[in-house]
Amino acid sequence: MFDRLRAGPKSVGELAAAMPVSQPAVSQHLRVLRDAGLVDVRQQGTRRIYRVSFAGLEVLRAYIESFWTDILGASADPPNQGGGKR
Amino acid sequence: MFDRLRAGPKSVGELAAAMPVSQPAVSQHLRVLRDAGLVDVRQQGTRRIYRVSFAGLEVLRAYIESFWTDILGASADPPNQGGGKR
DNA sequence: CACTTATATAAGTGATAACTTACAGTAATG
DNA sequence: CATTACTGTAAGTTATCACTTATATAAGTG
Repeated sequence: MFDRLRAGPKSVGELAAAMPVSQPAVSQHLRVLRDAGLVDVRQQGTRRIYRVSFAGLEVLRAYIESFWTDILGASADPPNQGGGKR
Repeated sequence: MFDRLRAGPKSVGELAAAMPVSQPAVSQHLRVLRDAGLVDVRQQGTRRIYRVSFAGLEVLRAYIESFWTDILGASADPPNQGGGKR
């Protein structure tokens, strides 16, 4: 669902049409994402346009990012780590 | 649970002692994280030391990161976005 | 203001998750 | 090799999720 909004803002109807579930199911899902701060809503006439929230995405990104620093400092014995990227 | 490993590698017993659930519950949770590639295990004597997987974390990070680029290019009408960071 | 369009909410239901206790397996230790 | 320490697996139960249909709400339209 979240991934559907990757291509850009969409209305509930558009999302529901592109998925194998009912419209209420989509609304409920969006409600959770909105409560989590991951999507924003905008009213356009009778429709509601949803899109990924930059702010929410930033929170996620910052969380992941903070792990790198913590982990890098904490585990000082790598026996089986994969590619040491970054 | 995942956050507990932020401070560094821990054994199952250590994790269980620090949480309000049973040891099997912790083992099961770790199993899920391991299947998801988010943690690595290392055997040390009779204990099993778990820690956050760099590789798994990188996958997560890359996913989030790919959103930025997609979203930035897709949504060209920001009416209520928060801090326009990065 | 009746009617349509678009979406949210309510209530109920089957599937799934998350936990429990009991137990099996494996490594250290004497 | 018997015993202890530590962890994973099995089986069962309860809470939670994700969905459905039905209905309420709100905005546009003539």
